[in-house]
Amino acid sequence: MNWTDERVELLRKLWSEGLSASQIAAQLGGVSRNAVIGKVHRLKLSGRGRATAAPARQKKATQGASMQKSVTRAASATRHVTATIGATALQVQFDAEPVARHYIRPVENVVVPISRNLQLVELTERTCKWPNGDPLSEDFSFCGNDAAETGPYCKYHSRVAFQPAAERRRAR
DNA sequence: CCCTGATTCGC
DNA sequence: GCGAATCAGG
Repeated sequence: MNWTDERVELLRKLWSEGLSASQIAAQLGGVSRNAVIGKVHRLKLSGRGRATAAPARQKKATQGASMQKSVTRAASATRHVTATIGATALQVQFDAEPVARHYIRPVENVVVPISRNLQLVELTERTCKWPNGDPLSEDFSFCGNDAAETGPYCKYHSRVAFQPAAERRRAR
């Protein structure tokens, strides 16, 4: 994949909107998040809001010696509107019911965990693929909570999708 | 372990 | 210029 004008333009747009490099890579397609980050730097449009501080690292290269770059990132944040959009920040924790002793309540009465409402391109092998809303609607999304490696859904949606026969009978 | 961005350097 | 490898941090 080469960086056409359109692709660069889209990159600029998405980056300015605060999407993460991996999300942008997913939408562009054909490139890794590293490629996106590399391009962002070459375009000199890094540092937006303040996702991760730049501690100016120096580890590799034992030779070289004359590595200048003493420029301090003088960009004093006039404002940091960026609210971390990363998956980590939005992740929701919820515990499975401690094995109900009496009878399992009907699914309709179970508290539904907050979904991350991810778009199709944002799903990974570990995100819950339970659909939310109308697939034909603009705001259609997927649950997106952690789905472990045991299945396509998070704990909650797994219980909804794979109810034991006995449980379904009771809820009926 | 999942993720984030930053940097280096061989190509 | 490009981006994998690597680093640093959450």
